[in-house]
Amino acid sequence: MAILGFLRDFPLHGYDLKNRVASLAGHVRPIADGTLYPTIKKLEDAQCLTRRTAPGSVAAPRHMLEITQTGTDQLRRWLRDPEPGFITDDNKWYVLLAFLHHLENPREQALVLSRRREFLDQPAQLFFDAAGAPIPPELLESPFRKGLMQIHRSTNLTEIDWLDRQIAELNQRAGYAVRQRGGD
Amino acid sequence: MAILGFLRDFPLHGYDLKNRVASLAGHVRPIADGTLYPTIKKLEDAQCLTRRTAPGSVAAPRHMLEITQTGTDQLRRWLRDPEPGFITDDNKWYVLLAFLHHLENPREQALVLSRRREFLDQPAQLFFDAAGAPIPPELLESPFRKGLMQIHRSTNLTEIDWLDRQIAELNQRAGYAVRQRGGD
DNA sequence: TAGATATACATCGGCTCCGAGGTTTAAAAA
DNA sequence: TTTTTAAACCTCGGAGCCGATGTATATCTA
Repeated sequence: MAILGFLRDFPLHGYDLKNRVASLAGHVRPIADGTLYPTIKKLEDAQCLTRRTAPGSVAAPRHMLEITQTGTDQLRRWLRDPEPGFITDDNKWYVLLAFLHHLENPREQALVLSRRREFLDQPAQLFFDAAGAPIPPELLESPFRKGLMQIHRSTNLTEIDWLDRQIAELNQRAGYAVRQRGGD
Repeated sequence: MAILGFLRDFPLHGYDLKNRVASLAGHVRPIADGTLYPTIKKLEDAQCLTRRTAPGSVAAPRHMLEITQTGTDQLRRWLRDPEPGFITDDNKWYVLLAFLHHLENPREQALVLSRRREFLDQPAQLFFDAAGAPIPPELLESPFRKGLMQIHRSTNLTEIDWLDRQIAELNQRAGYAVRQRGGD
């Protein structure tokens, strides 16, 4: 998804892609050569991208990669209907968010944000005692577990706040677009 | 790490472990049977845990798992000197945090927190233009990328704040312990 | 009493990804 | 001039994990 997402902005060669994916770091660990190049080949075989050999600006020749219509469609499908992990796994979610603007319909964008919003709404019960009963944060002995839950709650609230504002804005824009087209 | 970490609190059987790991969800995706049971066997072969067959409380007999001294040592090594991914990958970091109390020395605990603190200090440069120059958040066209960076900064500050307070407290406690032993 | 459900454990094929190694090309350093 | 460094690409073996599938047992439901 990150490969096609970056290529959707402008053509890039593999080495450049690698650095861009790596610098989403903190969210995504740097991608290894052994992952990147086979994946590029796979996307090429699936006609999601084309490559043109160009002279390297500094050294060895580059393979400039360009996304195709098929690739754009694939990217949009991934964004529109993301696998569960892309909603529940923070790392994956942030990747999705980084490219969600490529899904041009605001209503569809809002729908994806809503899925995340719904996920964040679930109360986090992280720790249980020997009998299986949940332990409330204030009864946790470990200050690290206490901090973990504090941070979790706080960051969740931050994101929920942003999500709600964003969803409202997107829906408003979608509604406005509908009214402009003269009807529902 | 999660398996040994949970077992360090009290003995558990595989099925129970599975649920406990799964309910760290949001941070960790539920662990699959095909992952859990081979891992348990691996830990048993490495003498990190022992199993006793006990009658199941509801149905089939259980294998009650108990951590050994070897297992405790292994867990402490993992916690004391975590692989880079456990510092930089949020999911893994939260797992580590959930069991850091098993590393009993406050100075060692503070050291681990400091590694995370140092990582969070790095300024996040997530997006670059076609020429390779970093794009400042306010110039990003995508509201999602803007939100991504906002959330990232905000949650980082929250965690940094907690880390600083926690590190200070741990170092104070370590210093107090040293003074009590009558030394340096 | 038959089937469905939940507990509890286990295996196996397949997929993804990584890390180590290797190649080519140009520029910089020795 | 030779070596080193950095850019740029590629491959292969192995590790880790998942999903499907299967087994046994006790309880709940039809």
